[in-house]
This record gives sequence, C-alpha cells and structure tokens, in this order.
Amino acid sequence: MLQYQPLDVAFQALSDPGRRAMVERLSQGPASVSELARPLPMTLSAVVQHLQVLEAAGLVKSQKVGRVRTCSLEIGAIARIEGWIAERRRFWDQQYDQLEAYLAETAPQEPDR
Amino acid sequence: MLQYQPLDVAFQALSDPGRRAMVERLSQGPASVSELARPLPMTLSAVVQHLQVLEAAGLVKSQKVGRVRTCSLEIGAIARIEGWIAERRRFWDQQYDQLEAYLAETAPQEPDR
DNA sequence: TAAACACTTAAGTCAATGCTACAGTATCAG
DNA sequence: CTGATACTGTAGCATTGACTTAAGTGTTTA
Repeated sequence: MLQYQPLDVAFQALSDPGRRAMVERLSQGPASVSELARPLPMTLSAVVQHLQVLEAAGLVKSQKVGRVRTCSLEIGAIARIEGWIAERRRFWDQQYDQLEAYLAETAPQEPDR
Repeated sequence: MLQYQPLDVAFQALSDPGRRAMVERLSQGPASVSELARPLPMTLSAVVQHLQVLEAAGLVKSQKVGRVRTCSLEIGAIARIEGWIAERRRFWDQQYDQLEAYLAETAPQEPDR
C-alpha cells in the first residue's frame, strides 16, 4: 500500500529547465499550449508531455475550450515545496543559533582583536 | 558553451525520498555516512552514491577525518531554490491582486446576495 | 466543404538513474 | 599483527526520462 508522495513528483517536475520555463511563464498568467511552446527549442509534442508531468505534479492545471487548452499555475504544490524548505531552514537556523550561543558562552572574553 | 544550472541538479537531488531523508537528517546537524545510512532501506554503497548527488548539487558538504566522513548541510543551494520559488510566488500573488482589484472595480455594487 | 489550427496519441530511440553485489583501501582497537 | 570498521569504486542491470516522427481528432476560418 504505497503512499502518494507529492514532493517527489513536484521536485522532479521542476528539475527540468524546460518545465521550469513553463512554470515561470505561467507564474505571470495563464497561457495556451502553443504560447508555452513558442520560446522552447522542442516539438509541440514534447511540450504536451512536459505539461502532463506538471499537471501530474499538481503544479499546473488546464482546461480546454474549443481547440485551445489554457494552462495556469496551481499554487498548492508550490506551497508544499515552500513548506518543506521552510522546515529545513528552521532546523538549520536553530542549529546555527545554538552554535552562536555556545561560542558566546565559552569565549565571552572578547572578539579576537 | 553550456551554462551550469544549479537549480536543475538541486531540484533533481531533492526529488528522491531517500536523499530528502538525508537532507532532513542533516538539517538537524552533521552526521557520518553510516548514521545517514542506518534508517534507510538500502546498502551503504547506494547511500554513498546519493551523497555524491547531494554534494554535486551543492546541498551537502563533507570532510573525512580518520575513517569517518562527516556530512553537513550547505544552506546555499537551499537558498537558491527558496529564491526561485519566492520569485514565482511574487508574480503569482501580484496577478492574484490584480484579479481582485479588477473584480472590485467591475462589480462594486455588493457581494452576491 | 476544404484547409488550416491547436492540440493529442502512440511508437520508438537513446541516455540517465537507482539500485545491488563484490572487491577493494585506509583507519583504529586489542 | 589481526580483525573489525567505515567507507570507496566499479560492474552490471532493470527502469525511467526526454525527446522525435508520424498519424490522428476535434474546431474554426475562408
């Protein structure tokens, strides 16, 4: 009974420069598949496949009206990554603070010159 | 002339649950290779390989004293990811604010009902 | 109705990943 | 000096990933 791990797919999705470029574009507002593809050096087919990865990761959502699919950013997955990073930083900062406190306590004489 | 892309390797490194577990451990303080390996369901060899990925991504640094290699977190790579994410969120929030402003302007009559 | 558009799907190729097993190489402890 | 520790390095192998080409499927436009 495997548990679905959102962070795995989200980080994986963002590891590709082409997919990050799409997310960068979408962070400024919705776009069609062709618009996303235009600046990228690959076939439309490849772009569609990248888009599927982004959607599976929950980073992007899309809906089709007529023959145009409009894509937009899903902030939820971004927020989960933000959360994980923030937790790491919290522990790291805490550890750093403890080091500082330790140094202040063991050598409170004076800063070295 | 290819440019080295730190975000690619950093995101890629964090997409693996085992490697994330190591980073989680290291965010609480330094650890030896064996300590990192203990909770993980894989051989020490595999752990060393994951560690190489993390070091190449700039997420972890290590030094060997005697026969023990001690690993610790490098906050720099984490900070670069934080920066990229923060930028996306900034654009997204801005876009959201504009939508709110637009709605407030076009329908300032009253909330529905 | 015919052509152009905007995707969509399916194969197939080739490189990169995530392991394991196995064989080392330096320490360190007695 | 001998054995246990703590890694290290290399093959080999199965899987996954990032494309491409080629052949569709609905929608609009002329």
